[in-house]
Amino acid sequence: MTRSPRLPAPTEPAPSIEALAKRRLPASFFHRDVLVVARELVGCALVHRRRAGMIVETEAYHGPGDAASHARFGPTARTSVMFGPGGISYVYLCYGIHQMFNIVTGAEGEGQAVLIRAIAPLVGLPEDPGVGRGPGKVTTALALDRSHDRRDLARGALYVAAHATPPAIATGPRVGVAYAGEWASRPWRFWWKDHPAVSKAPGEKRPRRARSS
DNA sequence: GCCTGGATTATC
DNA sequence: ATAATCCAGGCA
Repeated sequence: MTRSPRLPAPTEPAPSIEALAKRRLPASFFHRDVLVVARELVGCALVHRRRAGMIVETEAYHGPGDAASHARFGPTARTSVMFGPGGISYVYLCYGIHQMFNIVTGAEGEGQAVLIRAIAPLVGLPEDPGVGRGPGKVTTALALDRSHDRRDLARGALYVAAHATPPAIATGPRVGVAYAGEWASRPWRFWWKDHPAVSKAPGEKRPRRARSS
């Protein structure tokens, strides 16, 4: 018999914070190439204290050679954390307004990080699928800011937990990095296909009904 | 030191 | 389409 199409998070039972804590990912999860980690993070839970969201969209930023990455200038006061070992948070202020949450990946010295671009509400958040749609909204929803920079995700109240496996993952170019030349076109953005909490890239057309002629 | 421009979002 | 808002990083 036909199984009804699998729907994303809202139909799955919301886990408790206690259940998520038992599924915390170890540092070794992040000690791999950023493209692997960025893809596998989709479906995982991002947990901060008593709040959690399911990661539905990520972007991979490679080392110093990636013209779109903050690592492109080498280690600086702000970005030196990117050149440490994976599994540490990197939070920075963008446009003077928005806090962006990233996770360093790879081995020490590589300069890689994954930007968390969208989460769907799991625990302690409004049911509104738009609450974590967009990187600035992710930090607002989870009450994260620059004070959470350089945290070890293997310990403490901020961490990633295994949660769901997406039925399909879509990929495409990263958002907002047009200045990076050909690096901008690399398909290093990963998202849970058709999930309502995924952000809309600028220029991406919203679904539109046929216009009457 | 000064100047430029963002890994964005809300609103006009 | 464009303002909001601040600071990192380049260059003098």
